This record gives sequence, C-alpha cells and structure tokens, in this order.
Amino acid sequence: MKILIIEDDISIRNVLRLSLESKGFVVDEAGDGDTGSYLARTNSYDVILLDNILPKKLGGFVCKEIREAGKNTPILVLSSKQEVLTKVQLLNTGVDDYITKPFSFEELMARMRAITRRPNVLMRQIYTFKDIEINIHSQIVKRKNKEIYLTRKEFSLLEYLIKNQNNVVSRGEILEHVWDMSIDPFSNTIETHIMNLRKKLHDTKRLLISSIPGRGYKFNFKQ
Amino acid sequence: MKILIIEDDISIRNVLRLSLESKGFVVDEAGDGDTGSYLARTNSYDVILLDNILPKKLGGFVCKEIREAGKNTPILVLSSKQEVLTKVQLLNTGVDDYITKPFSFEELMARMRAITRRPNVLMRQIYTFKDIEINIHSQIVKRKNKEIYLTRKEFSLLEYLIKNQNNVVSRGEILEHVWDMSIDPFSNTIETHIMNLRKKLHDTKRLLISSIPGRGYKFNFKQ
DNA sequence: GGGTTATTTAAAAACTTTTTTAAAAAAAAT
DNA sequence: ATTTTTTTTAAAAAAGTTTTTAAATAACCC
Repeated sequence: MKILIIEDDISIRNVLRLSLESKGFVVDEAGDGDTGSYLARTNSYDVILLDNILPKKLGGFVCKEIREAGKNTPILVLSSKQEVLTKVQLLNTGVDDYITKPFSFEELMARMRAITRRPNVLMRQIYTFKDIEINIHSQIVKRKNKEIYLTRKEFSLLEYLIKNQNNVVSRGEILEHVWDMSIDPFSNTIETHIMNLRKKLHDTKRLLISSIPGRGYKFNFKQ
Repeated sequence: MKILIIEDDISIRNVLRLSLESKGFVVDEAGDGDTGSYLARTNSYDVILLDNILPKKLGGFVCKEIREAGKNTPILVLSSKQEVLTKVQLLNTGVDDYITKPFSFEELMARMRAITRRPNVLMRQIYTFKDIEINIHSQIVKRKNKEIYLTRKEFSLLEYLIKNQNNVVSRGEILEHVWDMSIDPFSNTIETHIMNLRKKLHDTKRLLISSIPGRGYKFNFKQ
C-alpha cells in the first residue's frame, strides 16, 4: 500500500511517514499543493493524506485537480480545528473523509481503513496457501503455524503480489507500487527481494511465486 | 501490437521499452524527429508515442508529416509540464491524445487503450476454437481448460495471426508486425515459431494454423 | 550523538530460458 | 524430375533470471 502525504509542516510529515512506514506502507511526500497535485496525478497511490491549508494551492483545489485528472484515489483531508469544513463543501471537491488535527495515529488508521474499504476491491485480510498463512492487517506471515519474520520491503512486495494474485505483474508495475520514486528502474533489487521471499517462504519449487520470463512475477493462489 | 517511441531521452526510452515489452508489445525506437517521422511513414505501428520536444524536428511537425503521408496511426504525445498545449493546438496537428510527463505506466496503458479502441477494429479479447481459448489481454492460452505457456514471441505471433483470422498473412507482414526493425528479413525464425506454436497448441493437422505455400500462413477461425 | 546491527541496493557471476541461426529432410510446385 | 518452399531438428547466441557477495543506507540502542 502506497500513501502520498501532502502537508507543509515537515514535523507532521515526518511523524506520519515514520508511523505509516512502521505499519508497512510505502510513503511519498509533498510539501506544497503544486507538487502534491502533480504527484497524485502521475502516480498510483492507495490513499492520499491531504492537509487543507497549503502553500501554492489549497487542499480543496488540489483535490479538484486530482479528480479532474481521472484519479479516484481515496483522499483523506487533515484539517485544523479552526477551519469550518462542512460535509457539503467536502463532497463538492471530491474528498472521501476528513479528520481534525490533532488526531491519534489509531484514529487516522481507522479512517484510512474506512475509506479504502470499497466493495469492488478484494480486501481479504488473511490468505492461506498450503502451510503458509499471510495476514495483511497484522503483517504476520506464518508457516506451519510458526511466525516468519519479513522485513518491510519484503512484506510490501508480497502484499502487492497477493493483491494481484494469479495475474502477472511486471517489474515496472512492482517498482511503481512498492518502491518510492527515488528507485533506479534498472536496479535488480526486486529480484533480490523475490529471492529472499521465496527463501523465507520455503518456496523452492516456485509454486507460490513464479517467474514468467520477459513478463514479470505471478503469485499463484488457488483456494 | 507494435509501438514506435519517438523520444530523445534515452533513459525514458529504455524504461518505456522495458515496460511495454513486458506487456507483450514489440517496440521500435527513434531518438530524433527525422528518424521518427521516417519510421512512422514507412512502417505499420499500432500506436506512436511522440515526445514533443525533439532534436531536428518538433513533435507537432513530425505528427503533421505522418498525417500528410496518409498514415492514421494513433499518436499519443508525451509533453512536459511546462509546455502549454491546448487541445485545439493538438487537434490541429493530428494528435489523438497527450499525457504529461512524468506519468505512471498504468496511466500510459489506459491512454493507449483509449486511443486504440476504435469501432471498426474487432477488439475481441477472448477467442475460443474447439478446446482452445486465447485471452489477448491477460496473454493466457488454455487448452482443455489447462494453461499452455507461450513465450512472448510465440504469443505476439499468435495474436497477429488471430487478428488477421481467415486471411493469409505473408512472412513480410508477420515480420513487420511481430518483430522489431532489427530483424534480418531472410531469417527463418518465423517458421521455427510457427512450428513451436503448432506443437504447443497440438495443431498437428494444421486445422488452426495452415500454411499457404508461396503466400504465408492463415489462422482458421470458424464460429 | 556514535557505534552497532539490520535492511536495502548494487554489481557480478552462474545459470536458465528464449530466440535465432543453420542445415538437413520432407512436401509442394513447376 | 528438378527446383522451390516448408518442416523439423539441433545447436549457437542472446536475453532474462537467480544467486552470491559486497557496499550503502537506514534503524536501533546505549
């Protein structure tokens, strides 16, 4: 899951990034409305956290631009207490929900969970394949009921593969969703992580993660 | 499906080629407007991706040349943020759509899908012939409901034959559509691939792919 | 903050699969 | 019957993937 934070206060941004990354999210940041709007329109995020008072462009306007570009990424507005935002105003700009600052991290997670829980998306939280169990929410992977420790990148990668189960995902798509924008597109870090994942999941025969030469990788999930 | 990329930045070209090829496209490249215009006028592409700021010839002019040569290949312009391109300006040069750099691969694919989705072209995505099922989009071929693995070249070749079903396609036409411009025109690689395809599809009697001596091959699709 | 440990990325070598080439055998055309 | 074209097989070359190792970066702990 990849999040974009559009927020001018660097310390809020840092706190958010830290907390979100510890929950296994991949985070991109923008310090002003222009950059934020631009990143939102040119990347695929799962959620956008949008401060309402921003330099260069106001949150409401950023939101409008994103929607006009045809992106329907869920947007959660972070508004300060003083601003009186009516639900009507919000709905008009295409925002999905808002949360008043200051808020607890648990509160934020709950709101994020709520706006990403859409009927069309398969949001299963626990997958079992043979003796392997993967819990997306708690980020715990078990094999023969024994916990397997995965690093953040390993988990993000596995999560992305699972969300596209039985479909081939190309290296480009993986990079766009699991890595942030600073990654070199010709790096072989994906391969290294795939290999570590297969090792940790004891997937020597590639039954779980198979390579499709020239196309990418595929997570095989049957029942 | 064959794509021409006209773009001077070699790293953008490389990234695009990589991503497109992993989705089963055949890619030709040009680093300047002159070469690009020439290739576009002398070959058959399904889509042309055209950078607007180019050495030797500007994108708009390249586009005009292609249209004047009688080619109506869909053209998607890759423009940078700074350039203020009005839709009117674009329409006047014969461009089909434009996308602002940088863009996500999903975005590009969506635009490409949009401009190639023309009513006259039979754009069926799933074909079934007896016990064989071919899904163009997911690039999966099944026989008796069991997946048959085809390599990229095998799939491209099959796709081209299917798109010209019940018509004879010559070796030259196949080379032009399924191979990129670096292929040796006297190579017999087509024959090898046809043979591998027939083997994988269990087409021993050539009911599916028949040879028309002196003319080429024909994919027989009834019902 | 500095040192330690863990994670991620990069580079290169080993290995696998795909694609192309070449050449002989079989089939079709003149 | 001979020439041309197509099919088949095998092997070389190219492309792509895996694995190992090392370096860089980030996270952790005192």
